[in-house]
Amino acid sequence: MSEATSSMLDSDPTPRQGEVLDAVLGLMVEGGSRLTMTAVASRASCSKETLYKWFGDRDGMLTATVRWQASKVRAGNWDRQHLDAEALVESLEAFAANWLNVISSKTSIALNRVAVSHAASGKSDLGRIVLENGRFAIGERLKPLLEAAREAGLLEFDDTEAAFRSFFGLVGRDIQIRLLLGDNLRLSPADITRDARAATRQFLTLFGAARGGPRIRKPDTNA
Amino acid sequence: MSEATSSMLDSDPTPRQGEVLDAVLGLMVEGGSRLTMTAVASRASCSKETLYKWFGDRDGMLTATVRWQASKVRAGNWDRQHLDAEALVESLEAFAANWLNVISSKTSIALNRVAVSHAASGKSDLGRIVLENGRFAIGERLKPLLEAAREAGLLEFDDTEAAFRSFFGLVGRDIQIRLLLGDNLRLSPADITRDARAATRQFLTLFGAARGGPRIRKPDTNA
DNA sequence: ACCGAACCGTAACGTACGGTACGGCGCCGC
DNA sequence: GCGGCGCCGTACCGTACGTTACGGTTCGGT
Repeated sequence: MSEATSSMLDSDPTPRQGEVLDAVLGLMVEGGSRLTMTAVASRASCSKETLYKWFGDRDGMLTATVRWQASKVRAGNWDRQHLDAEALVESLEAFAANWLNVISSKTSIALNRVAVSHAASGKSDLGRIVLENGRFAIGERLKPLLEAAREAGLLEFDDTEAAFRSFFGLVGRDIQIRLLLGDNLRLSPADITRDARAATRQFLTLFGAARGGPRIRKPDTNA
Repeated sequence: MSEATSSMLDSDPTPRQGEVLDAVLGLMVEGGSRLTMTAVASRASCSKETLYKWFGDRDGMLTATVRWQASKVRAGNWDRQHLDAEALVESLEAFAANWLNVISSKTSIALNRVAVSHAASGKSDLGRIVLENGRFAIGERLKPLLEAAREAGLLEFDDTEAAFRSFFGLVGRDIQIRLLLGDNLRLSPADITRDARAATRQFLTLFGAARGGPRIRKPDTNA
């Protein structure tokens, strides 16, 4: 019994523990230096003793928080059935828009800042987890789409990883680093839609199959 | 007299002060939680009293350190005389390689980590300075080249800022965020040369005017 | 030689915060 | 009812660190 709820190194958090981790996320987003154990206990209406019993120490709590947020963001893959040029464009735009929404969210910014600070302090545990659930997770989800599109003759590339990294760069550009450094860049939903389309169009210009493929997106009705 | 050396809010640091700031940089690069005033004083063989006299407080010292590093990195602009296709490629590759060298350097990683942490703590002073001397500085240095190339008929774009941001994304991709989060990505000089060439080639595919004739007109990359 | 300014080394202070201990309270099984 | 248990609230402890204070030393100016 007691071992089941203690440590939380592998099991999923209970609903009550989820509430506590949401409190941690809330404090992270509010920023400042308020991310103390006392503040977390106060916000979550629990005792510090409980925090230490559940998460071991402060690092364990932060790790659990990162995993908790990651478990909430898992987005679905793409449809996988019939892949034509239009479906490819739609899927790429959806990936791009989803990624832009993630990296521009206050939660992601706060979490990445904490992880970067943690990486600066030697032990890079949080950084690795954030990377695995962010950059690498979207890579593993997008690569099957890219390779399926190559099989279908819609894309041309040799190295899937390199193609994905180009897509990543075309989508993210300078956005994430600017947000992490405190630039008050505002991304409206319209901006995200437009940027996702532009990045997809550029990616297809670079990697679209030469003939018959989705070389260039038709100039749709501009929003 | 005392005002001349105190505060350091606008004047350049003296050689001795530069030594102290180099000590701060050294401690930053070594990472960990060793960036304390005591550690700085010990490393720089100066007294904490002097640190406070010169820099006011810890934040002032960090700010001076960021400015100090920025003043050392100022790279030269491009040649400005005759600009043909070959010179454009060379200049773009040089910009890309220089930028990759900067963001993959231990000093830049450490400095950006400190600035990100600082931005998380409300006051975003360090983040703004880092952005102004990194992302925005290279933008202001690259844009004249892009516009000169457009004037020379070598590039085609409507929005200089948008074109630059695409270049930025093609060059940086996921490198900076991975390094900040502690991924042990190693960039050899050969990697940097290859990546700079690839990014330049991709950028020219997207924005280059066709050799000898107008390229397929692509729709605006931005509204 | 003398003075004062600047600076070094170190001790001391106050506070913030991670981590622990303890009393009280509601809840579940018997 | 009742004993144990999990949890809340809070007081407490130890330490790390930013900041200040102070005695001793070097050095340039007169």
